[in-house]
Formats: sequence, C-alpha cells, structure tokens
Amino acid sequence: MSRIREHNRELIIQAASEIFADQGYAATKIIEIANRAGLPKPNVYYYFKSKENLYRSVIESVIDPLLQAAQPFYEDDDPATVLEQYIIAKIKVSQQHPHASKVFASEIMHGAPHLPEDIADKMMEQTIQSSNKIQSWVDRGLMDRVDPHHLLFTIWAATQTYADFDWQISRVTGKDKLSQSDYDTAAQQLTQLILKGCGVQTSKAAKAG
Amino acid sequence: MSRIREHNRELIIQAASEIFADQGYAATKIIEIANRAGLPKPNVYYYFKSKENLYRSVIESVIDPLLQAAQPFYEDDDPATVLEQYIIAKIKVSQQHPHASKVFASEIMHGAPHLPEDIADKMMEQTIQSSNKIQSWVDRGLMDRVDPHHLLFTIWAATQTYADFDWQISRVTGKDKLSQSDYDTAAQQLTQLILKGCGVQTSKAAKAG
DNA sequence: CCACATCTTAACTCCGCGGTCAAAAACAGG
DNA sequence: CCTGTTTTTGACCGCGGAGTTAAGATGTGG
Repeated sequence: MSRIREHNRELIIQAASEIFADQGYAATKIIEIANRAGLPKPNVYYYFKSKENLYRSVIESVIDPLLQAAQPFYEDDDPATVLEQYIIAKIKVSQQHPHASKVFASEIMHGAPHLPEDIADKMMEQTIQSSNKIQSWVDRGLMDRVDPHHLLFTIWAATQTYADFDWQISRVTGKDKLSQSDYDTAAQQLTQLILKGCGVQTSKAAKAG
Repeated sequence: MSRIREHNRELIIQAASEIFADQGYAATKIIEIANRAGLPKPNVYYYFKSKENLYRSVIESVIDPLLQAAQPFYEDDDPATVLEQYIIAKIKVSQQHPHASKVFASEIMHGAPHLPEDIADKMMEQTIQSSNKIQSWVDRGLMDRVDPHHLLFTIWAATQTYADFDWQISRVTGKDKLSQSDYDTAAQQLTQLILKGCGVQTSKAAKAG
C-alpha cells in the first residue's frame, strides 16, 4: 500500500534488529527502537501491533537468507563443492545480517519460544535432507565415517560464531570490525578444515547443476 | 560463616543459573528464582544484595572451570595432545555446567556488560598464550599454516554449541538430553576433524610434562 | 533460660515500560 | 478547496517486578 508505511516499517525493523541483537528481547525498550528509527513511540505500535509482533517480524527477516544458505545441498552432489558453498553461504549470512542473525541465535538458545512452528519445521526438514546427503557421501566412500549431525553442528557453530560472538572476536583480533578479507579467510580456512578433516575426496568430476 | 548461609547461597545460585540460562537476565524474575530454590523472595535479597549481584555470582561460578579448560596449553607442547585435551575439557564444561555456560555465552554475545574487567583480561591473556603456542607449532612445521585465531574461534564455537544450542541439538538428534556417549562421540569426532583438518603431526614423542 | 545474632516472612513502595487514546496534522483524490 | 483516510503526536493508564522494611521466628553460646 502506502509508500510511507513500507518505508517506516523497514526503518523500524532495522532499528529493532540492532537493539534486540544488542540487548535481547526482554531488555529492549520500544522507545529505544523508536528513537533509533527517528520516530515517536506510538508509531511503532501503529505499524506493529505489539513488541512481540515486531520481534517476530525481525526474526522472519532473517529466515529467508538462512533457508537459502542450504541451497548448495540441493544443487549439487559433490561433497567438496556442497560443503564449501554451504560454509561460504553461512558465513555470508553472519556477515550480511549480523543483527538479525544474533537475534535468531538468541531465540534458539532460549528454546525458540517465539519461532513459528512452520518455520521450525522447515528448518528441521532441511536438516534431515542435509544429513541424509552427508550420510550418502559416507556410504559411497566419498568421505570419512563422520556423524552427519555432529558435522552440521560444527559447521553451524563455527559460521554463526562470527555474528554471535563479534564482541569476543573484536577483542581477540584487535579489530573493531572484521574486513571482507577477514571473512574470506575465515570461510577459506573453515572450508579447508572441514574438507581435509572429513577426508573429502576432491574430485572435480561430479559438478552437475 | 553459618552453614545455613552457605547452603542457601548455593541453592539460590543453582536456581539462578537455570533460570538466567533459560530466560536471560532481563526476563528473569527474582521471585522465580526464589520459588525454584524453595525460598521466599526477600531471602534472595538477603543473601545477594541485588539481581545484578546475583547474576555476577552465577557468572563467576563458571569462570574457574572455563579457565581451567585451557590448562592443556600450559602442560604440554605436542599439538595433538594439547588440542585433544583442550577439546575434551571444553566439551566437558558444556556438559557439566550447561546452565552457567549458557549464561556466560549470552553475556559474551551481548558485549559482556557485566563481566568484571579482570576476568576479561585473564581470558584475553590465555587466548594470547594459546594462539602463540599454535603459531609456534605452525612455525615449527608441526601443523598446517592455519590462523591461530580462527582455529580457536572454531574450537570455542563447536564445543560451546553443545551447551548453548541444546534445544536445537535435542530437536535434531531426537533426544531429550544427550548421553555421556553422545558427548564422547562429539569430542572424539571434533578432535579428529581438527587434528586431521589442520594436518597435525601425531608424533607421540613430545609428551613432556 | 537468657541475650544476641541470624534468618524468615508478609506487606509495602516505587517506578519504568508496554500499551492506549483522542485529537491534530499531513496526505490523497476529486 | 473540500472530504475522507492515513499518519503523527503528547498525554495518559495500569501492571508487574525490583527492592525495602520492620516485625517475628529460629538458631547459638553461655
């Protein structure tokens, strides 16, 4: 509908992502979000009926990128290619949606009390697909006999950490913010670690679309 | 002093760990902690002056185990031994202090606003030591040319994840709670991944105390 | 049994924040 | 410029939770 509506909703969601990520749901005050968005508080309630509602919108804003990241599992069957592309995509989400990413992680950490059931189901479905695929690689002798679940947990954790624990990472690296090349290094090194660590056969053969 | 005091403080810290881990600092109500501890609310204020104070006590309760986990770096110089022991110790912390672990992670995620400066410094110091040691292994050709920081981030993330994202892990594995052997598998597989992935030379020679 | 410290309890205050409202302003279309 | 709709705004309400208080109970040492 109205251009104003769309614009202000975006402003608010952006501000909300940052503050929810920074402080967590309960500690976040609507008025802070309003201030950061440059709008009076009742506007937030005008565009989003409640705090809960706004929060859900923030979460939903990162769902699509997250689901998209698993695409490599559906587009290819070569373990080296899929795992590399998956890791790159996951790190890219951490890099490009750091706030929403953090909000999502926090949500999961607390038992996903606000995550709509259908989204949780969709992610679960993806997980099953992915671990089946990994299992099939193991069965075909294309990689070591790893447990697919644990492998996924490690990949999730290692890629998410660049968004979730940015404070720690800043402190350790001494940089206020990681540069593009830092993210590239992270992705490259993690890929190397996973591929080599799982004994993945790097046959460039099976590169089917 | 009083045995009662000591006992009740422990009760409260235990209850507080669980609730803070579950809900986060801001969402936690003192009365819930009191209820779980089986005490009236003012008792919590009697033993701990404030919510903030109690929260800090919870955090401090996990600092020691966390710092201890880095011992392997000081006790040995063989990369395979150190990394394996480190990973085992880290996962053990996640397993044995799941609540406090989660509270700590949440604290770091939000920029460590309550973490005493001296503790942050101590952890930073450990990190420097650890990454120096890894760098020395690289320099001596005992492992691939990995970036020590990124390697540490991956290890931290992958081990912490078993405490922080227990909900997700439960859902994926279909188990309400991981068994001892699940943790063992996790540690074993992660060790394998890291050692092989970093091309660590498994010479059982350098096992000096 | 007394005196003193420790601990428990119910009732209370205070204030900050989620959420509301009604009126004013800005906008849109004819 | 008039009319209806969308958006903005400041003032307001009510609740719930952090923290307090002061009196009572229980413990402890002589």
